[in-house]
Amino acid sequence: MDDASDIAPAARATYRHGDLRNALIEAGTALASTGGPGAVVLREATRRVGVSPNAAYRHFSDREDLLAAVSLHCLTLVATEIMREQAAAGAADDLGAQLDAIGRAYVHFALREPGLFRTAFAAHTDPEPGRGGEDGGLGPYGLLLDVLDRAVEQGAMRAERRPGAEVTAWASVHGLAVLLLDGPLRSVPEAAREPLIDGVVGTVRDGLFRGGAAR
Amino acid sequence: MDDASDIAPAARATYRHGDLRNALIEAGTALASTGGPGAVVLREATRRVGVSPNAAYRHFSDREDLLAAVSLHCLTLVATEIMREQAAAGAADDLGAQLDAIGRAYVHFALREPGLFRTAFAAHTDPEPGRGGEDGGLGPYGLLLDVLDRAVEQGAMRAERRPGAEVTAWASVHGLAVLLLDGPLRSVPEAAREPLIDGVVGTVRDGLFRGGAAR
DNA sequence: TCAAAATGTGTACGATGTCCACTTATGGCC
DNA sequence: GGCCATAAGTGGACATCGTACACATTTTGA
Repeated sequence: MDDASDIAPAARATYRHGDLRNALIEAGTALASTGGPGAVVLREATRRVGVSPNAAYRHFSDREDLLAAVSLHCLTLVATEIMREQAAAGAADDLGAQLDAIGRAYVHFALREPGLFRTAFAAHTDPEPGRGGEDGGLGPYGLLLDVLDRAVEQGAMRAERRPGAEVTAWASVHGLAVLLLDGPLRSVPEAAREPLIDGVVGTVRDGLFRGGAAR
Repeated sequence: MDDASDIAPAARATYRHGDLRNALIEAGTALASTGGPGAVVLREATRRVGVSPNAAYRHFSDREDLLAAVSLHCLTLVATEIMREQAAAGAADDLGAQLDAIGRAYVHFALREPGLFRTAFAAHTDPEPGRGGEDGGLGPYGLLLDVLDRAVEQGAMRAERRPGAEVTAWASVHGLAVLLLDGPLRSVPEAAREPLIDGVVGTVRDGLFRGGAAR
């Protein structure tokens, strides 16, 4: 379909923009960053890009459609962040540590970029059926599936626990993030958050890797 | 059908409404039911109640303020539903069953009333510090705290597991609900959902009530 | 009883999403 | 190399929304 080849080289100064679609997604992401999904305003996005409001309709059918694209972009940002922390966690063969890193990175991203995080889950239209992300890479879901599959291969997790495990794992950290952001945990002071994160991540690991390396 | 008619008994037909605030919340809830938080439109709510748009400003400072009130109301609806299923689960002393019932009811509500569920978590302003709900009763959070406290008293759960347990429990089911509604699980067919719910609820119970009924 | 406080109405303004008709640059075809 | 269909962007218009300001009407309590 459309190849999203980064910001095109030819950024014309007149009339033709060259890569309006991506530029609008970028602008929309900036808006989402401060203000969440509700702040992704079509007119403002076009204004920032320096183009007339209606120009957006050549690339998106709808404001909702633009939001969906921004949302998908936000999802890949989450995935990127996770991969970074996952790599930093070292020991690629310690699946427990890997799983922890994913969970922690997920929640940390949500806390650091609440607007982007909310936006990533604000689109009620279907973009992502499998494990793919925006650019064909793995979405956050895919990254998780990967670690769990390896955990079974490697014997860290009993095979009969595997089905649905990714759902449990993701649901837990996602729920924690949402609760901290918009739920009853929203007034928990900064300092008290890290223990909560450890608690959730730890409990889930114990639940999945039953009898595995303790602690 | 609940009515919170403790404000004023006289529902006049002219000029004075008598209970505009609650009427607007009710109308807002109806809007939220079909369309989610974004559909809670101030003008439309006043229109339905049969009052001028500005009348709303005598009771809410803002559209955001109205949304917050609707959101809180939705939260109590969730709590009501949970209590109903919890009671239906029988055996008040089987804490495992109680915990399961809470989790299942939570997700079921989200699936049956997506608009209300989304709205319950759409307000970014602080309404609920403790375990209270709209009318002073327990919110869904309070209900959960209750069961966990009793689980420790009764020995079903080791005391050192208690801190943060409610966070883990709620986060898991909330995350599952969100993932099913707006996340990558949104295209999971109806029939495949119940097993997922069982999986999450079960894993969490095992994680918290460690050493309980084996399996 | 009567003034002050509540509550609701009317008008108005700026911003937004989106429709329609028009303009301009690009790229494929001869 | 020139021509033209078409993609990409512009401009104006409209309904709707949130909300501010000034005014009307009812309730209340001193």
